[in-house]
Amino acid sequence: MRRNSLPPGTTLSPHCRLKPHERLKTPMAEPKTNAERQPEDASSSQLEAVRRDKLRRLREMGVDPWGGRFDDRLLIGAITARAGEVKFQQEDGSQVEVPPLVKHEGLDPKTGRATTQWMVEEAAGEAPVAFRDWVTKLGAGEFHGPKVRAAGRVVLQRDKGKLLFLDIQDWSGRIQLFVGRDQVGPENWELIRCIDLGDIVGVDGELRRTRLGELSIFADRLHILTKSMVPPPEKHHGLTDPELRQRMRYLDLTYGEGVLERFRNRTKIVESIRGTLSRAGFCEVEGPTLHSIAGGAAARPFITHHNTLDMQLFLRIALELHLKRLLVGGMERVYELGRVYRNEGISPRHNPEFTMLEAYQAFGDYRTMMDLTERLIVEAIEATGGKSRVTWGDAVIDFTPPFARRTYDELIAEHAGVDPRDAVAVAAEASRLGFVPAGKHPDVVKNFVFEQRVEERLQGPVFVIDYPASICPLTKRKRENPEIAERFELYIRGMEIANAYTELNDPDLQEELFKTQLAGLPEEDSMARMDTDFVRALRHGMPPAGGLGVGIDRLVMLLTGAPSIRDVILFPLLRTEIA
RNA sequence: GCCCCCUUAGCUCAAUUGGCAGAGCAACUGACUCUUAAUCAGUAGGUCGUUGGUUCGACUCCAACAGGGGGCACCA
Repeated sequence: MRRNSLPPGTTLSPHCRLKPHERLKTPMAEPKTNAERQPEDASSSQLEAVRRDKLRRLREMGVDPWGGRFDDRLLIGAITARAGEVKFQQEDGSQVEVPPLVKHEGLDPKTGRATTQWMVEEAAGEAPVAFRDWVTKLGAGEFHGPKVRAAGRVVLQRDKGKLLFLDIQDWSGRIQLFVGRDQVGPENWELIRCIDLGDIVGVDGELRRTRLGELSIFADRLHILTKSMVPPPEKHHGLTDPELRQRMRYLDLTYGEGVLERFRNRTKIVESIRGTLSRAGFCEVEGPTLHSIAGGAAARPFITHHNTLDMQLFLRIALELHLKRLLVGGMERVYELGRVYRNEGISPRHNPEFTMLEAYQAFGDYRTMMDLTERLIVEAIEATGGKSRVTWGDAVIDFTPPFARRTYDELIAEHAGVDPRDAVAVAAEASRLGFVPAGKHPDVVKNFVFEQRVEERLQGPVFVIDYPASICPLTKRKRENPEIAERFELYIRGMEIANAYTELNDPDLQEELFKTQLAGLPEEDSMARMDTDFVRALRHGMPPAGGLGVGIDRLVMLLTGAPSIRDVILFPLLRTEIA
């Protein structure tokens, strides 16, 4: 930090972060219109002033409101797991175990708010008893349990005067703190009076139950570890505005129900994929993200520039061509899991940057990759603790392997009601759907029909196999039928999740296909831009191989029940916020 | 790029036909040592996204702009 680089004895006021000449460059303009005025309205500055006042009081007490290292705390999840150690100690010294408790949740008919009550099930078949009544029957005594230390953010607070209940939350769970004025002592109580919702606190205390049964840390001492200067969102609803949820993801993670869990599941899925590939003998690499030719997919790239080389560059749209160069180089099983960038539309299924897995296996083919795909998905589901039947929206997706395998033509016949071998009938159907088939390759026309009529009906998971060769320029053809490419796409809920080929390794054919693509289509629509360096690599001999691409974000959507890709990307692209 | 919808207190949401801008949570003051979406009494908090227009009068009607959401197109 900058503070550490200052000479001893020098202090840096937070109001003087800019050097003097920088401050002169940005004189404060007098606000003229509402648009220019800072939206520091009375209400929010008033709320912050209250917290700044508490900050000042803490400093006057000699307490650092920004805390520091806090060793030896237990995760709250680990603490709640020790609930069984909490016992009721009667006056004669005998200990009573706490029987199994059941949480009764209801709605207050007056306020419509949730109510909770802990009930004791003493014996099977008998009506449960309120915990409070169960305790009363035990007579005089107290609960006792282990001494624990925890830390977390204050998410709920109930002030009873000389008694304060705080719910604190860390990333493993939530627990109630019981804080009594007489129990913590007057000095600590003064400090506790400066705690607000949203602050991060540490606690030392004893794990016990309250008379209503709630497992709680009975605080001996509270520590302020970080003061929060801004009030948190509404305690029950959290943030609902999708814009705020994305711009202030930290609040969404803290207060949004299931949000943190969803992103941790994303991490687990990615870890699982790496594990599956590693166990299958794959080697992870990092290819370049700055490409001089944006190849490997049909997409418009982001354009950038390198100053010293004075060179136009593109952010990569795919991982493919460099991974294949590595196949040539002898990396027999190789993969990359990383970001690609496509300068295209934004939708609930599209973000301009997204995470892609591409894996290549020498001496395999597209069927090899089909098996691998199934394993990747099944193991990812296991990693998140899920079952093979996953709920997504109002539907259930059954991931029990093997996934269905259907040919492209079969599906066209089934869903579009057209004979896929009859080019005239296919063209007629395409016209009916608003496509002008004239001058287009018959397979392009057929693919339009597929996209319009078939894709959205593929609830899946289903492997669509055997695509028309002419729409797959990087794919090897079937030996017995050169019209068909050895390719599959995995569809789930109408979304393309994975795409795999038996990779084309004939350099002459590859070069020819690059040229035909370039001749027939505008540059930005071209599947493959001529990449002579890649063709040169192929000339040295790329082993026959299977290649697989998986859209990780979409897979995570399906496995975590997210309706939008922006729910599984921590910081999706947004327009810059106006000041 | 095109079409539709949304934007009201820090947060979540109301506001009748164009006629004084409302509630809950959060905050503040007070009461309460076993509460749990605590409760009770009181207080404060608003340029109704922005800029124009229509009107005696606009949160409300119209236009433009900004941000967001959905759909189409593009794509995965």
